[in-house]
Amino acid sequence: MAATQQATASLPEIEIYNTLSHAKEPFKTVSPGRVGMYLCGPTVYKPSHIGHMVGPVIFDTVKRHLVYSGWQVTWVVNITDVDDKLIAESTARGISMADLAREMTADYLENLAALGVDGIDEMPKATDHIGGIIRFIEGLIEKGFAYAAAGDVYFDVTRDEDYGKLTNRSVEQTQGEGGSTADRKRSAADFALWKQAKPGEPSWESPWGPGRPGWHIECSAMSEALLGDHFDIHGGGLDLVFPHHENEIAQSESLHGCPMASYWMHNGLMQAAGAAGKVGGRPRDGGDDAAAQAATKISKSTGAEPFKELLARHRPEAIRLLLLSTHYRSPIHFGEEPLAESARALEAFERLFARYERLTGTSFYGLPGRDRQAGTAAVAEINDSVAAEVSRLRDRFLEAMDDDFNTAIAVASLFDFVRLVNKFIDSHGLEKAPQPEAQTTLDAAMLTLRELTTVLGLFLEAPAAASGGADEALVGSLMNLVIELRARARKAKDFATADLIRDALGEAGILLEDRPDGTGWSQK
RNA sequence: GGCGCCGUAGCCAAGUGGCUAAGGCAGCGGAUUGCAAAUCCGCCAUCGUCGGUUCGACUCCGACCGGCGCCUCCA
Repeated sequence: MAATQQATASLPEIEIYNTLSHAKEPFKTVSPGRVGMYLCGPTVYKPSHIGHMVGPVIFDTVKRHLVYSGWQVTWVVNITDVDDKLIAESTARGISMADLAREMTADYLENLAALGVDGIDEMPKATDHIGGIIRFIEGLIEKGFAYAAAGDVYFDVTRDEDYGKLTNRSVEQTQGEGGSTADRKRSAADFALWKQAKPGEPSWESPWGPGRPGWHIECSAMSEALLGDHFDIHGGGLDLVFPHHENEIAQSESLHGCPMASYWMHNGLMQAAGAAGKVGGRPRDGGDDAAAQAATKISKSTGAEPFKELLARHRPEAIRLLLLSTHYRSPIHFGEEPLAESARALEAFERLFARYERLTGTSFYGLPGRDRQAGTAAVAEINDSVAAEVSRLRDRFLEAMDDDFNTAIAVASLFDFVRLVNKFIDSHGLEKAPQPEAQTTLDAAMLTLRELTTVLGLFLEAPAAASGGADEALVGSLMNLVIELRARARKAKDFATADLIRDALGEAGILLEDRPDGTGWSQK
């Protein structure tokens, strides 16, 4: 008891923007010190594209910050592995739906791993929860919120007084045409909880005959199973707010009689500049050329390329940095140019890491992480004039993260941090001669940078070596020879030769840098 | 038509009723360097338009213009 209180008391105060209230709210968990977090995952019928990665990276960062700050977090991301699109795609490819789902789930997981998303605790599959889904639907029917109709089951939107509260719509405003099953629905806005199987489709037995679950019910049933009736954070892309999350709320709160999630967090969508034509949305006035040039959301309909192909051209670190450079609720402008820019920005960090390793022999990537309390204690121990600056930048970072996970400011403070450390190295002349005291401070600063970059999930692993194998050693010794020859030329003031060597290497993609402690080279 | 979001420097992107309007990329000047590269220092925006509220607004309100999302599968 005392221990729990103490643990809770040390938790920082943070604020989270809640789509439900359209405002930032102080973060209060359902149970002290613990967080249950649910993110709507992919429908695994095609390789994932960049749009599928936004939510996972954002919520991975959310989890990292919460865990770092002292909470115990359980993060669930569901896998939709039964659905019209899966049926269609597996039929087209002549494989089973289960095989298709397995293949695409593996693809998804590999992409997440590349981006450093490693905090997911549970990835429930809809097909593993059919029993729970059926019980959930039965409960809704018993309570009068749902009805069976010709082998289907629908949620009766008119029975739910709150319906539309997430998106501020009335039932009338949500009326579509009701789709192909309009004749079975009481209201056009009713949505399917259970769909009767057509001949040849994968199906499960149920009280209403063979069929499969609707899309919305999966998330209600799986979050209930893994996080309980009332959990803390429910996340997803802004495009899921309606109807998906609205319907989840309708289902779960109608059955349980309590809030489903305390905080509804929605991330902005990827935008591709210059994409032609409008994709989503109903056409407004006539067509117009101006709109055709505007940025549009990246989605499957725009033919977004598989994420794997993107990874072949861009480092995952640059992609993650780009995602975190924009506030999570804003749209992210995405494309080759922003990505290239992000990669260039990344290099400032990596040059500092390389510099640090040259000076101390310590790899930044090998530095130990630490939690928030330990970090605060460690920073207080720094005994140098830069201590105040280190502490200030760290505070700025943490305040930003506490304020609705403002990663853009957090990243900005990290760039300031890099400058601070470089300046420290410069002003102490550490590259000219070692200085034990200054080096202790340098270590402390780098440990702090390690602490903070880990919260963002950045620089988790050293970049893979450009070329592997036996060639590497050979190139290394050749480079040593060339650099030695050039050093002799420079000593002899034969700058023409020295520059010839440097220029030629430059054309070969090798960059030379003359530093106080010698010449270094890197591959461009 | 309904619901919601946005419009900040060449580009990307934070943010605040009054204090220097973050940071990145690009650019310019300087220190450093044999020259470069890297690093450091400095410079580079009055916040879509028009009105209103206020002692004071980029920040609140209104109108307008422009863009985006959702209302159909979508992260």
